[in-house]
Formats: sequence, C-alpha cells, structure tokens
Amino acid sequence: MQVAPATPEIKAESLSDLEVESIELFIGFFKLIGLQKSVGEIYGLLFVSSRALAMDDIMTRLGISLGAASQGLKVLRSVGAVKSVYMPGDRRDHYVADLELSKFATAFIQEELKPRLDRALERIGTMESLASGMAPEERSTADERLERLKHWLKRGESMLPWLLKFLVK
Amino acid sequence: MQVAPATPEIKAESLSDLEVESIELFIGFFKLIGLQKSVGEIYGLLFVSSRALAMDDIMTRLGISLGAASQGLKVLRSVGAVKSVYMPGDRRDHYVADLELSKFATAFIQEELKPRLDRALERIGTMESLASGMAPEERSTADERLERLKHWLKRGESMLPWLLKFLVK
DNA sequence: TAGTTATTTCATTTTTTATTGAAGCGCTTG
DNA sequence: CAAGCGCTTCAATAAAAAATGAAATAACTA
Repeated sequence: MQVAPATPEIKAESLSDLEVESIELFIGFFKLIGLQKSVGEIYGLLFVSSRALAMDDIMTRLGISLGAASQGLKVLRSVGAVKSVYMPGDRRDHYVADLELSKFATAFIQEELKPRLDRALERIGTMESLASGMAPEERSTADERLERLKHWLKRGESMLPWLLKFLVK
Repeated sequence: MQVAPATPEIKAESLSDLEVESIELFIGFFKLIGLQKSVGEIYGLLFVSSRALAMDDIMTRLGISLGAASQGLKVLRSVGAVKSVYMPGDRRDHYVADLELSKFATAFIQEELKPRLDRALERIGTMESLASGMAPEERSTADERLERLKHWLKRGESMLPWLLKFLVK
C-alpha cells in the first residue's frame, strides 16, 4: 500500500535574508529595553517592508499566533513605534513602522527609568527615617551609605533631560 | 488523639525594615540592568550591613539556597559590586558591598550596551549588501531606512564615552 | 595526609514570563 | 438586522529563566 507524501504546505511564505537580519536586530534591541521577542519580530518585519502589512500578514509571515500579533501591535502602538495607515477597499488595519527610532529610547527613559529612579529616591527617604532610630555605630554606617546612594541617584536623574535631548535632537 | 503543633522554628532571623527597603530597592535597580532577583537581594543586604557577612549568613538571612548565594556572589564579584575581606580566625570568606555604585552602570554599558550596538552595526553592513541585490523599488526603501538606523546607532554609540565619564566622574 | 569545612557546579525542580487560540465584542455590509 | 469579519481578551499551555540542593571540588587544619 502506498503512502501519500505528507504535504508540508502549511509552511508560511518564508522570510528573506534581509527580513531575518532585521528581525534579529530588533529582537535584540527591544529585549534590552524589556520588550518581548514577538514585539521585536513584528517591528523588525515592518522595518524593512516597503508596504503596509495587515495583522494576518504579520501572523503568517512570522508564524506567530493571533494573540501574539494583536498584543505585539498594541505594545508597538503604545510606544508610537508603528502607525496604521488607511488602505482603500480593505477593512483591515494596515501597519507601517515609525522610523523615528528615538521614540523607543524616549519611551523607555520616561516610562521605565524615570519612575524607577523616583521610586528609589522615595525609598531612601524611608530608609533615612528608619536609620535615625538605630544605635550610633550602625547608624553612621547607614547614614553615610544612604547619602552616597542618594547623591548618585540624583546625579543619574539630573542626566535624563540631557540624555533625552541628545537622543531626540 | 492529640496533634503536636508544627514547629515553625525553621524561620530565619528576620530582616529589619531598613534591610527590606534596601533589598527591594536593589532588586528593582538590578533587574533593570538584567540581573536576577537573588543578586539584588544579596547586594541590598550587604549595602546596609555594617559588618562583613559570610555566605551562610547571607543564605540564612535571605532564606535563599546555597547555590543561589554562591552564584549571586559570583556575579557581584565579577562586576566589582562586592569584595571579600579577611576575617581573622574564620575560614569563611566575608563580603562587603563596594559602594562605588557607578561600577554597575559602567559594567552594564561596557558589557551589554556597547557589544549590542556593535553587533547591530555589523548587521546593518550585512543588510546593506542584501539590499543591494533587490529590485529598485524595494531597494530604495531599504536603503533609506538602513541609513537612518545606522545614523541613529552611531549617534548612540558616540554618546557612550560621554555617559561613562559622567557616571564615573 | 585524613578529615573537615567552605565553596562551586550543575541536573532537576520551581517559578516566572510569553504564547496560544477559542470565546466574544463591535463594526460593517448585504 | 443577521451574518461575516477583524480584532481584542484572557484562561490555559508552553517556553524560558531562576532557584534548589546533592555531589564534586577546593581549601584548610589537626
């Protein structure tokens, strides 16, 4: 009895070398700022695409699920990394990459870095109170270290506006 | 039949409020630069400790395993965040926090950020070659975008030395 | 040098994080 | 206004990352 050859036609239209490079580049880049793989994949694909892509193009080309595509695009929209463009005669949203790369850095600084520094400075206030009730020996150690930490954090914070200006320029 | 009450005496000597604040602060801070929770815990504990702690002090106080303590200290040593001090009459290594906070930022920039930027610039070279073999329509899109990306990455790279100087000052 | 203690390593387990896809919502359109 | 389509949500699942602890190794010491 003859066995029918398995049809591997489920295979998505494969990615070009250029697309693969772009995707890998952005996966790495986005991971650095705490975004997941699928977000990097989507942006990487859009970055080298000369036409706008619909969500199901993205799913098919990357071989990711509906949910991942939807959520990834949501994240990318929220940081302004993609925008949707109108395509006459097509109900679907179509996306293009926003090429203003500095946006990611800006979003990262304002939404991750800044809040964290602020929170840390708050904590130092708390710690200073706690230290003030300690025995002199331990208290002086704590005070000195908290002072150092505070100084350094303030320094970091003071750098952010400059950093933002440099990146956006 | 009477049931003997469970003895919860396994409980480690509990952490002070000050220690808890410090630990939470550094967990958050270290996560940002890609280091795991246990590393932040250890550093946070050492940061407010007025005496050097041995590995088993750390394990006990934090309630973490031998392996986690050993590996966490290894990481902290490797970025220069802790150093061991000699304690007469005790065979164990004792650790204190290095208070030069800028070291972490420096290590992060040099060991994470810089290599990534370099790798990305390499990729762009590859992508430029790949794009040169494309149809004119698509090629011009790709070329323009690669140029933008390259420009931005170089700009980022050029900022690093300045950033390092600022942080270390 | 034999025994003991401190530390590292790493296979296994646990925890955390990311992905999947079915259910359901809201437009659009015939 | 019913049926289809595009999209979002979210509970379940899969994948990745971190923690555990027993075994191996190294370092001391008696």
